[in-house]
Amino acid sequence: MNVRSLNKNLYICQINERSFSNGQNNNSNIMQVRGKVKDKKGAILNAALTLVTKYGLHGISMKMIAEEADIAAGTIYVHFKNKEEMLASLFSNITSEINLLVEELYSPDKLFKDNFIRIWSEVLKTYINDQRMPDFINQYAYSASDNRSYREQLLTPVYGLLEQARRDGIVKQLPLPGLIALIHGPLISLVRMTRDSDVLSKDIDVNIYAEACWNAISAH
Amino acid sequence: MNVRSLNKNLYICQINERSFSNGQNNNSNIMQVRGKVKDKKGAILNAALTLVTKYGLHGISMKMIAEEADIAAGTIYVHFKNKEEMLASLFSNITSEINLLVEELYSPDKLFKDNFIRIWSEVLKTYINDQRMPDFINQYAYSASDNRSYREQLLTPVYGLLEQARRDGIVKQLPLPGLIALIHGPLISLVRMTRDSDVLSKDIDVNIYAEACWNAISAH
Amino acid sequence: MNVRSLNKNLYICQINERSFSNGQNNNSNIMQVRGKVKDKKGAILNAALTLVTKYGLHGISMKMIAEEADIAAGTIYVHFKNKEEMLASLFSNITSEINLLVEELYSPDKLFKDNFIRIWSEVLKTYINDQRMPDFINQYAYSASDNRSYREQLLTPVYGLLEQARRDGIVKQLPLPGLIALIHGPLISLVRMTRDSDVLSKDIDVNIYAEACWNAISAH
Amino acid sequence: MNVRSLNKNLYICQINERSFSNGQNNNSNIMQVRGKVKDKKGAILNAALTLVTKYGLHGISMKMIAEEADIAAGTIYVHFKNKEEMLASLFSNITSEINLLVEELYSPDKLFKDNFIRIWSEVLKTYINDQRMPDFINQYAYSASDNRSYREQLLTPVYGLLEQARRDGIVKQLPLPGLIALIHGPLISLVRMTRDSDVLSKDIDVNIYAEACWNAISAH
DNA sequence: AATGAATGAGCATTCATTCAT
DNA sequence: AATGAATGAATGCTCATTCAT
Repeated sequence: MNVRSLNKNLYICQINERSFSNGQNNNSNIMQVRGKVKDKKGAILNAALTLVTKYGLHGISMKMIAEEADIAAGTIYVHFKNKEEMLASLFSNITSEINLLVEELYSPDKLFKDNFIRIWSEVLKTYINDQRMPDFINQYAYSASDNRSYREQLLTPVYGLLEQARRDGIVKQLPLPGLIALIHGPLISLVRMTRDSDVLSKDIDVNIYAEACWNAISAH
Repeated sequence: MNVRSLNKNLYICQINERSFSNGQNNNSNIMQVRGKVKDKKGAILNAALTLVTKYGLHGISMKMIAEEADIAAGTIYVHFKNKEEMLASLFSNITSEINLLVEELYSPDKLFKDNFIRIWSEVLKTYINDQRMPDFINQYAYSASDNRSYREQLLTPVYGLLEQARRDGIVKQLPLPGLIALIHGPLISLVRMTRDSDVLSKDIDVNIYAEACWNAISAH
Repeated sequence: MNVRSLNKNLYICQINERSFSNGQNNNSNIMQVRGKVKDKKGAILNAALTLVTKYGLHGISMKMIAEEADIAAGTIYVHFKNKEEMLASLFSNITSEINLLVEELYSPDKLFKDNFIRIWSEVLKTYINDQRMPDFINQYAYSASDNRSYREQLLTPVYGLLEQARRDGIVKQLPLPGLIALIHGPLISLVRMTRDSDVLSKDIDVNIYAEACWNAISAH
Repeated sequence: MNVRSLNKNLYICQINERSFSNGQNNNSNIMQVRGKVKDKKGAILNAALTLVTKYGLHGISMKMIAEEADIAAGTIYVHFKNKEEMLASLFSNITSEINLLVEELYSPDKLFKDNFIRIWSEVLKTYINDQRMPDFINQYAYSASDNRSYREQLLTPVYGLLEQARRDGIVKQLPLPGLIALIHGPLISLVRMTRDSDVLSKDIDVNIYAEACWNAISAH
C-alpha cells in the first residue's frame, strides 16, 4: 500500500469503519450512501479533534463537541461511555493510523537508512497535513502523569525496527526510548514550529530534517 | 557564573522576587528573614507547579492549589488577578530561569560546539532535576493554539547564538525555528522518557545525547 | 376460593389480562399459548416491580426496566403511555390482587374474629411470599403527598367488613381509617422486619401476630 | 425535661446546634441574634424536609432545595459533601430527636404500661405536630433495600425498655422487632391517615390508640 | 408490535471568583 | 494581608420520551 492510498484510510476505526473524516474534508460522503447513513460517531471524534487543537484538552466541553458535530449533547453518550473513553478512542484511532503508516512504508529489502528517511519524512508530512493529529497526541499523551500506557501505543512498530538496527550496529548504542526521543521529539517540535512560522514549505526541506535526525542517531 | 551559583537563582521572578522555592528544597528561607515573612506567593506557584505535574493542567482547581500551599482559597487572589495570570506568571518564572541559565553558561571565547554541548547538557540536567519544569512548559505552552507568545518566551537567548553560528557556517542552513526543533524537541522527549524508563542515569549519558543533537544541527 | 387457587390469579390486570407473572415463576405460560405470544406487558411490570424493590422508586430508569425485561426501551411505550402510568398500572394490579384475596377469603357465615384472623394471616403470608408487593405499595403510595387516591385503592373491601363489625359492637368505636391503621400498619412493618431479622419463620407465629392485632381493635 | 421544653429543641443538631426550625415556625430567630448569623445549614435541612414531604424523595432536586431555602445551589455543598450525606444528616437529626424524646419521657419508677402509654402518645403527637418527620422517616428508611442501618437508628432506646418488659413477662414473648412492628407500624399509619381524613382531633383519642397498641403487645 | 438511535431538558456537582470579616 | 462562606454559571452525564425503520 502506498502513501497515496493511505489518505483514503486516514483515521480508520479499529473495526475498519471510517470514524471521522480528514480535517481538510469534513464532509466525507463515504458513509452517506443513499443519503441515509449519518456517521455520528465519526462526526463526534472529528469535532473533538478540531476543538482540542483549538482550545486545548482542558478547554473543551461535551456541549462544545456536540455543537461542533451538530448533534445533541446526549448523542455522544450513545456512542461513547463517557468523555474519557471518547478521548481514548480518538487517541487510539490516531496512533493506529500512524502505526499503520509506518508498517506499510517499511521495505525489508532496502537499507535501514533509506527506510528511516522515508518513514520519518512521511510521518512528518502526515502530521503537517493534519496538524490536529500531533497536536492531540502531544496534549493527550502528557495531560496527566499516568498516561504512560497511552504513550506506549504510539510508534510501537518503530521499536522493533530500531532494535534490529541497533543490534546491527547501524544506530548508536542507546536505550530505545532515547533513540525514539531523538527521532520523535524533533518531529513534534517541527510541526509546532510550522504553525508559528514558515519552517517547511517545500518537499525538499523535509528530507533535510530527516537527514538531520538520521545524523543524530546514526552510529557513524 | 557556574552551575552551583545557579541554584541561588532558581525560579527568580521577573521583578527579581523569589516566587517559589526549588523542588528539592521547598522551605527556602530567603523570604523568611526575621522569621516573620511567609512567602505565600511562592508557596502558591510551587503548589501549582507540583499539582499540574501530578494531575495535568486541566486537573487542578484553585481550591486544590490553596490546600497544597496550605493557605485559604481567597488568598490566591490577593497575589494574582486570576487563575490565568497565575499560570502565566508561573510559566514566565520558569522560562526566565532557563533563559538565565543559557546566558550564564555561554562563554564567547570558547568554540560554539563546546558551548552548545555544555548548555544543552545543563538544561537537560536542570529539567531532569525538577521534571515539573519541562512538564509544565509542555502542558502550558501547547494547551491552546493561541499560546504562541508564551512559546516564544522560551529559549529567546538561544536564537541569537544560533543565528551567529549559522552565519558562520557552523550549523546547517535551516530556519532558526527548525534548528530549535532539532535541539529542544529531543530535550523535552528525553525528560519524558526518563519518567517512563531509565534512559539517563549517569552524567556521561547526557553528553552522548548532546553530541547526537549536535550531529543533527552540525553543518558537517 | 382457597389460597392455592389464588396463585392462579396473582397479579391479575384490572381488565383481567395477566400483566406479570409471579416472582417465583417468571415464565408464566398462560399468555404464551401457541408458543407465539410473548407477554411483554407482564414482563415490563414484573421487571419494574423487581427493580423498585432493589433500587428504590427513584433508583430505576426506563432503560433499566427494559434491560431487566429483556426488551427494547421503546417497547415500554407501546404498552404504556409513560412511566407514571406504568407505575400506576403496577400499583393497581397489586392492590387488586390483595383486595381480591380479602374478598375470596371472607366467609359470611363465620365469626368476624375468625374471618379477621384468617384474612390478616393470609395477607401477611402473601406479602412475605413476595416481599416486592408490600415494598412497592409502601414506596409508591407515599412517594408524594398527592397519592391519596392510590392509597385508598388498597383494602377497599376491608372497609365494608370493618364497618359492619363496628356497628355490631365487635370492634372499638374508632374511625375506620384508625382501625385500618391498627391493622395494616403492623402488617407492613412486620414484612419489613422480616427482611432485616428473622421475626417470622413458622406458620404458628403468624397467628400470634394476627391475635395481637385483633387485641388492638377488639372491643373487649 | 418535659414535653414543652422539648419543642424548643426540636431538630437539634448532633453538636447541639439548631439546624432547622420547626415546620410551623420556619423563621426561627434563635440563630439570628444581632441580625448576623444566618443558619444556612438549618435552612437547607428544613427545605429538604419540606420538599421530600411534598414531592417525595425522588421528586426533589438540589436546585429545588436551594430555591426553597433561598440560597444558591452551590451553597449546599459548602455544608454537605453531597445529596446522600445531606439526607443522611437529616434522617439522623430526626431520629435523634425522637430517641431523645423517648429517653426523656421514661420514668423508671412508674409502671411499664404507664410509661408505654405516655411515650407512645407523645411520639404520635410529635409526629402529627410536624408530619414531615414521619413522612421523611418512612420514605428515607425504605427508599432502597440497603438502608437497614438507618432503620436501626430509630427507636434504639425503645429496644432496651421492651427487652426488660419482655423479661418481666409484661409483654408478649415475641422477638423485639416483632413487638416494634406492633407498636411503630400503627404509629406511622395513623399519621398518614390523619393527613387523608380526620382520625384524631382531640387529645383523648390519642390515648385510645395508645391503649389499643398496648393491648396488642400486652402479655394478658 | 418492536426497535434503539437520537434528543435535549434536567440532574448532581464543581469551580473560579467575590467579599464581608 | 488573609480568610473561607457564598455564589451561580458551567460541566459531565442521565433519562423519559420520540420516531424512522
